[in-house]
Amino acid sequence: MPRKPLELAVIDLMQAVGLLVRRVRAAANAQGLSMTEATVLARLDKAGPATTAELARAEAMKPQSMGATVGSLEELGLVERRPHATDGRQLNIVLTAKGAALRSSAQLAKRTWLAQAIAQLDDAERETLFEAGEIIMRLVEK
Amino acid sequence: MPRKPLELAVIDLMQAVGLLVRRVRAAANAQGLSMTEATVLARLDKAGPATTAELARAEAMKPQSMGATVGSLEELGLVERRPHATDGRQLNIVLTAKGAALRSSAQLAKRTWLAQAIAQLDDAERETLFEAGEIIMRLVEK
DNA sequence: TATTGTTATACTCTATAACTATA
DNA sequence: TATAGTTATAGAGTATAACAATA
Repeated sequence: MPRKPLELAVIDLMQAVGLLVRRVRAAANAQGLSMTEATVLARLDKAGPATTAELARAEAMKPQSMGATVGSLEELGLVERRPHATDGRQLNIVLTAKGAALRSSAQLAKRTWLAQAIAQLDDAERETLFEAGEIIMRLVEK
Repeated sequence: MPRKPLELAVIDLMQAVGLLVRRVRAAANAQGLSMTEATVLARLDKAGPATTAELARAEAMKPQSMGATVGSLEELGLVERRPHATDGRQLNIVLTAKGAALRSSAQLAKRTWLAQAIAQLDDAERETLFEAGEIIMRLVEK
């Protein structure tokens, strides 16, 4: 049972998400990685090389937009493009040694404000956030 | 106790937030209000007229940026600028009749994808999302 | 001098459209 | 013809800088 009317709670959540995104973006401009950049980097580490098109599908973005993200990761020296073994159209995006070095949470935390902030929460708060993330994942698929 | 390593859970949350924001933005471009627009509108309804500077402080944005948001709400006919009674520098942003008509959750839900989506969740899921929103609010204040 | 607001400019993120190369 | 990728252009959202008016 919500503590306040539904519409007000929804607005508060929107405000929180807006503040969060602006905060992460400000931190990324100053020193680190944007949310999309961090997500793509972690995905490459977890699941191995992928094409721009595959990454775009995973993030529900257009391939052209993902191309820009991959381009900025490439400028940072974190990924590189490699020709596909058999399909001449494809370019595999792979982590460089520098990109792979960011795989540990300690390294990633330095690079993203959100990871840093979440590390300071207690277990129950973290768990609530992660559950919310799972709910959002189901929500956006509809 | 998290079900997966902390760094992976953080990345999953980042991905969820990214997908959510892109989804809300796409829906807003097609028909409705952006997250910031909806938040500002609700705030004006809840707390009454405010200046651009006050709204900017509440959303942790620059006054110039909030000016753009207010401008688009004005173009939609949802708010208007009124001279302040005593301070000639200030312009109060007030809801128009059309803007005030959006105050009910039913009206707002039609205007924002997120409100519409959340209305379809069960109570426990909604509560988790709203708790996560409160945690995020505390997080961004640090 | 500080505050409110505006205008001009630019950057990030993402989209649409048009194109080339390969399958 | 379908798919992978690139380039060009545009839009939303936000920032910085410079300015005008008022306090």
